[in-house]
Amino acid sequence: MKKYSPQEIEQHLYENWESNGYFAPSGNGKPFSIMIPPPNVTGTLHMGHAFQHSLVDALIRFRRMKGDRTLWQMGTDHAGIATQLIVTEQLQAHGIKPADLGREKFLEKAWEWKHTSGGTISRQLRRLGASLHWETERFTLDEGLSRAVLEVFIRLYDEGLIYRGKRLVNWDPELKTSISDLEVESEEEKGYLWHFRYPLAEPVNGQEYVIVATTRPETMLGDTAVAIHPDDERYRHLVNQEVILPLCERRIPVITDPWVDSEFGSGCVKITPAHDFNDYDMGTRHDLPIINIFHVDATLNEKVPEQYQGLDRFEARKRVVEDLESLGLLEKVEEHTMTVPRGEKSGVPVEPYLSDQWFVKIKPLAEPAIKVVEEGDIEFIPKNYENNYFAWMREIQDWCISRQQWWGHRIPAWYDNEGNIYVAHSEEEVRSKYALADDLPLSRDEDVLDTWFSSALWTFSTLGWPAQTEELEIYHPSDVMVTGHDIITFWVSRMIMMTLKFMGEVPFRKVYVTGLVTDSEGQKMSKSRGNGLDPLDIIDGITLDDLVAKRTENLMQPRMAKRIEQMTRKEFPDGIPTYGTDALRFTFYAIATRSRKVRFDLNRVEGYRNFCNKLWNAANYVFVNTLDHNHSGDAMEPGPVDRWILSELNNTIGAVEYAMDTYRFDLAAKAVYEFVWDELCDWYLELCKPRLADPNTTEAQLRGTRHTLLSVLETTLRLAHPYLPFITEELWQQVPTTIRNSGETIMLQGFPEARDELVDEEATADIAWVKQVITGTRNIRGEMNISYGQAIPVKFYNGNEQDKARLAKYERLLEFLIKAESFEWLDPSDTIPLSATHLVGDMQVLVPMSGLIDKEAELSRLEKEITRKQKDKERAESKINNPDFVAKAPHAVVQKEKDKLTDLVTALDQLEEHKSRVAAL
RNA sequence: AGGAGCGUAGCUCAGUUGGUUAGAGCGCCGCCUCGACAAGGCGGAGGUCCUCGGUUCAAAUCCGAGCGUUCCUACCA
Repeated sequence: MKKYSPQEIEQHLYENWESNGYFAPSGNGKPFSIMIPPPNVTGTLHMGHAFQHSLVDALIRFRRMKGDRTLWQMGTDHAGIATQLIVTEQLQAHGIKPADLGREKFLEKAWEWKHTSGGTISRQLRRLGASLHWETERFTLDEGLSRAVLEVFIRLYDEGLIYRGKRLVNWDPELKTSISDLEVESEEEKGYLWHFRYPLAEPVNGQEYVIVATTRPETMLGDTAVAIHPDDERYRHLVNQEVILPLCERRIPVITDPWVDSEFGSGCVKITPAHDFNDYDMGTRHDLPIINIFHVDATLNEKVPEQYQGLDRFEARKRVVEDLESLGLLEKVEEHTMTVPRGEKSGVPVEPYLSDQWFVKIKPLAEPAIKVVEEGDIEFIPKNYENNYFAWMREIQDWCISRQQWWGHRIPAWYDNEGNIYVAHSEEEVRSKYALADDLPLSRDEDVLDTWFSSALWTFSTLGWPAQTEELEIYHPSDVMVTGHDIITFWVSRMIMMTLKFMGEVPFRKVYVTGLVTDSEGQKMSKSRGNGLDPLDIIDGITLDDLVAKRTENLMQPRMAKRIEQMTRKEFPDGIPTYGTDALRFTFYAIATRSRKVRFDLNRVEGYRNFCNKLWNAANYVFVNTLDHNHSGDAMEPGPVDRWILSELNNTIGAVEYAMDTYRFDLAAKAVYEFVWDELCDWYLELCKPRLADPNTTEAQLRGTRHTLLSVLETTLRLAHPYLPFITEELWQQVPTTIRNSGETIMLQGFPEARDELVDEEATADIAWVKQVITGTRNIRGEMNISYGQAIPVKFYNGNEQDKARLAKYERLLEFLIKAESFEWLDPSDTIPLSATHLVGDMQVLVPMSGLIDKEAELSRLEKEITRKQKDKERAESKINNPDFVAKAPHAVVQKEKDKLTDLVTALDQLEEHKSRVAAL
């Protein structure tokens, strides 16, 4: 058998699975479905995806093996803004402006890009082992999904739940489109607070000007009022006065409004209704003029004095400040930290901007969506994310769904010359629906819908809606949605709302919220930080130079390259070795705790690669000892060791099952890991060796043990398959069909079932005793520095009948594993030789000291043990001497404590006695 | 400002309904090529479970306050 080498097995196994159609739902079991959160079609797989999809694949493989009719629906998202941005950049690299190209040509380019790069993410998902149902793959812009989108839009419009309106929206001047509240990211930044003097039209009581403070001087060109708090005594005399807006020389009123915070700045605030959300509200309240001073790219328009027209907003800011200063109107400038809203995709500050947009009236949709979570029809895991959800949903604002872009679902609305709006699937339908004359000129709305509008329909649109398909009938609602917490508001909440509205049922029953994958320092992985890892580089490995090149290419800030290179060379001096998919996946399960941050550390991957290797070698050992021998047949006598491991395996199956039911992937991984490494490898395989090697073992006994070896291995492989799909398949194929089902793939075998009859208390207690005897002598060897080359005499003293029976039963096994020269029971009348000792219950295991044992070492070993036990004894005593404890604690707890104390007392007696005899030496 | 989470070994984290000798991985120290595995084996060191107070016979676990930290939402002229 070859060495464990993931790259040799993984890829061809996946191709085999896929070509055999194993990923398709099959059978007549209970339906189980998960819809993939559609990745950006032109994107690549990042760690967050790899993490999420690994978790889902384990769930899917688990349910499939359990016999469910399991569908993992594949699909991709057109990712409107992100994709349009990439295509635009590509065109610009060739000196082409999208505007020169025009809408149709641009879209052709975008589709071309989709076709060339769309395969990347699929290839990556395959490398991850994701058992997705590829045959029904969907795309948010494909014909079927587009039909669903139009249908939803039209129905909502006809119901009055979608409307068009002129509103202040978040505007991205770089992308020249509106974006939703969620697509705005606010970060604290350092800036300035400028205090300006606005001259009063008529001096009042000798006061000639008021001071207003602003962080955005350029917007003053659109001011239409100055506001103060109605109770502010300092300014009471200015109410109903006017100021002359500098630079514009416009007379604007001083108004009062309770929103004004008298404590901030001068307590007097300039009002720019067209360029600030609060000012807009106030402008509406006070019927102020709304002067929009920006073009779509946030350069100043013709509403401002000529010298500022055409200036960029930041340039205008500088000029306004200079000009006011030279007019003597700059009172002072303070440093000021504030949160600057930036476009998620473009990174530039977002501008509140007045424009015509489409909105979803969201409250009526939100109410039922809140209710289903309150009533438990949808359950979040962990549950506390429901708080986030409720908080968002209860405060939810109408959703701006129009984007001034080309790549996306074009809004199915037409206008006549009077600006009347007509909404239907097509222009023909518009004419018939609204009974319009054939020659009435109509023009279609230029905008497209927010990407999340189509994603909101994902669970049912992928299954064929609005057609009433069989798939929809069987697989909807889906069972669980696995996603990051950052996407609850963007997507999860909107899916719930839209699905309730159009399907009359929930989109999924559970939302499993994963943590956010960060680097080993807890930093978010990002291109600009240069700390990102490509999952494929962990699977396949990468040289240091390639990794550095990858991390430093196409940086937004090229000056960071040097730091990123240094950091990378320090962290990965040898690059990244080939770890394989199984190791990467197992790492994901192991770190999938309930924590909201998930630190990814390559040391963990290495550890789990080693785990795969361990499993590989263990299987190798099992095969070597069984395949060419009789390992099954009528007469099989498994021994207690065999019964013990079956019992342990059975417990592990239960633990894994429980972990999967509660979405604790970390605990599932831990149970598998500990069983394989600690019980199977460290103990069972070792405990079998004496039996297999002993010439006195009967054929039936040999068969029993060999059969158990193979069958435990085979069951373990099925147990581990959802987490380690490749290595388990590779090994399972080598298990003879005398042991396993004759099926073609482990993927479609039954998941192991916990069976009560396999629990064997007697064998478990026996082996626990055996382990203690072995561990005790190992401890003596370790501390006394007695090498395993040297056989040791072992004596037993003060054992009870059970100890004696057990020693007789396991004598050969113990001799073999302890490397004992001899075993001997000592009678109470015997002179006890000076020895190193270890207690197993009341029984002393003694290794005589002659020539082997260092007196001082044994004394300090004893001292340590005595101190430990003494502490335990004191603790137990204080409990038992407490009458309240004895009176109030459950009887079992009290009894347990009493037993413990009795044991400790005898143990201490023996240790003390032993110590004094060693000391007397 | 409001809300939420977290604080356990040097590091990263488990620890179910309160009763465990408080665990794991990595790291650290010592020994070992013994026929599955050095990507390994065996042994070992290492903890004021953030602090204070409360509830309880009993608190890492429940409650309150504080400190530290992270995140979300809103606002910041």
